[in-house]
Amino acid sequence: MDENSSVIKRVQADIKERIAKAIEKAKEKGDLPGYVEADIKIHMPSKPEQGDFATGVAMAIGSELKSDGRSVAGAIVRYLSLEDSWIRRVDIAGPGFLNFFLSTGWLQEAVADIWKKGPLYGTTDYGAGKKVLIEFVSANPTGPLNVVNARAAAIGDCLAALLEASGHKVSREFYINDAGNQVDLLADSLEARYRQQLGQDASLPENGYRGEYLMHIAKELIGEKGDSLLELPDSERHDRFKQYAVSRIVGSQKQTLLGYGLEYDSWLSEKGLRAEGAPEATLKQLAERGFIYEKDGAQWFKSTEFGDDKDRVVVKSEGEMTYLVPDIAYHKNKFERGFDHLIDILGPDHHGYVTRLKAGIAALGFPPESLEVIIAQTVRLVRGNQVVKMSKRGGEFVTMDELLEEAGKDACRFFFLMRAPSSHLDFDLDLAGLQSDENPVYYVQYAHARIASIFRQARQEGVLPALGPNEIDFSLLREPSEIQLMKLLAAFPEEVYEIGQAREPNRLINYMMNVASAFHSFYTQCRVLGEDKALSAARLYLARVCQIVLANALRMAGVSAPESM
RNA sequence: GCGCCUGUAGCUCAAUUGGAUAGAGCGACAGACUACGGAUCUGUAGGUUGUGGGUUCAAAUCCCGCCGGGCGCACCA
Repeated sequence: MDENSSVIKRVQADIKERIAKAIEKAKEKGDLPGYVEADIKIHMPSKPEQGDFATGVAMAIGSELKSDGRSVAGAIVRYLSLEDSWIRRVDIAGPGFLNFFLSTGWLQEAVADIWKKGPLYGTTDYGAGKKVLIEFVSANPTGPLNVVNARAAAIGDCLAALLEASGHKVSREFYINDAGNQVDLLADSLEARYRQQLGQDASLPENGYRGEYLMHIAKELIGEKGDSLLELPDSERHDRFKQYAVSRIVGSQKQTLLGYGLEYDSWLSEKGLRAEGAPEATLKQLAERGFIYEKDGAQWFKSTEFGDDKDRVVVKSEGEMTYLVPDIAYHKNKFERGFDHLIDILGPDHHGYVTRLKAGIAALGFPPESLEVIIAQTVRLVRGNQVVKMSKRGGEFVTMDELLEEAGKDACRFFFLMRAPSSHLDFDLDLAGLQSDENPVYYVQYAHARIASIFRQARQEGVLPALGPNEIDFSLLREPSEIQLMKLLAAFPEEVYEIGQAREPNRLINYMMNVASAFHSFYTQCRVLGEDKALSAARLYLARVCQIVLANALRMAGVSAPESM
């Protein structure tokens, strides 16, 4: 068997092939006249009476042939070979669904596979080593991370884990915007705080950063350097303030993310890119390709040639570059580092920016579809029924650190992942901070801990048998709750792949909830540790593989899998 | 005004990308082990999927028009 495929994939492929062959035969015999091509999609119905696997392909063919689905389904079934397969029975249901009922052999094989792969169960090689760069958070180094950053961090990290699991080579990157106007303003703001604390009469620049954190940083700077910075010449002094502020703030952002269980593969500095002359080189290249022209004393990029609704200024009339140039340069740099596919996770305030960025890389000759932008929608903090006001202007907003302190890493990650990235979400601080059954994160963790507890109990009673799949009589697992659980566990590798492809980590949470629910049902209906040794062994085995799947899924989500709670 | 996102149970959200009777959690109500963790399980109530049309065997999903919410539309980043 193919080590890097999954049992469920092979079963589905087998069914697909049999259907394809049946369709061919039906065509030959004239039962499906004129029909050309079928996209056979196999799914697992949620209702047991609809079989283990099902497909609606007959209806699709029916609509092309202007015939009804049921008779097409009938034709397919007539020529369907069930020889040497798990398929026991095929039903035609409703408007023409084909429902496949399988013997449990495939499930036993799938469940044996979990044991063999252990922590690697769920990984596949479908991604074929494709190199993917995921850039996310990339907050300005002008203040602490906020709750939207926390959401982006959860989504980006989980997506990275999902893609890694399905055989992609993934890099997580944080882009440090340590050049440009906003860090100049940061430097001036720090200087004002510095002077204030040295007793001078200095005021913050207009629109300066008012947050308290700059006062702390000023204090530290005085602790290290005293008032010596005041004597430096203007431009050097400015650079020193800038460099100090940026390094302190980036440092603490890094700390915050580490506390979130998130480690990046790279932190890339905009300043570094500028020092290499990357923006100038990019601009030159755009000009050489004929996409730059002059108007009103400024230089413009012909982004309209790539679907933008207007051309964009790239060099202002004063001679300064706009932000677009280093940004295009940065994405060019990503391609040059050998990545096949780029994913950016951006905030909703940047969606207007996507078209011109794509235009930029298209103008340089890179395929624009290789840049994919995911917009992580806004987060609204709620406490009970009250919306928590956040105003950045007043320097008061809930930081990611405060959020983590109040709700904890696991609840935060879980909450942010529960919702599709595109949905505007309400984060209920009361609920997330609550350690009770109202908090959904515990539902999944509890299932994991409960399994650990069974094994503690088994060990104590000295009834822990050899558990390898070869020692188990799988045919003893035949209760509906056992079958249901095994089916879910068998689906995990395909789920991981599909969820990663769809870029919807929220479905991973969904999946975990389903597994936890199936386990809890199994637990109440089936006694694990009992008189019947063979049955106990089989159920212990099932509990163990369920625990493996929960642990693997939780790990991908960045949520811990506790042995006890 | 133009563009992107969005509207689903009292609340927060799903729905395998066009499939079968639209599902979970929380909240409400009614029940459940003298053994493995009750942070659990089983059931009940709760819906014209914002709205009006269209496409087809089939629409929450796709197309068009309205209505409501969020966010963008700089020689800011």
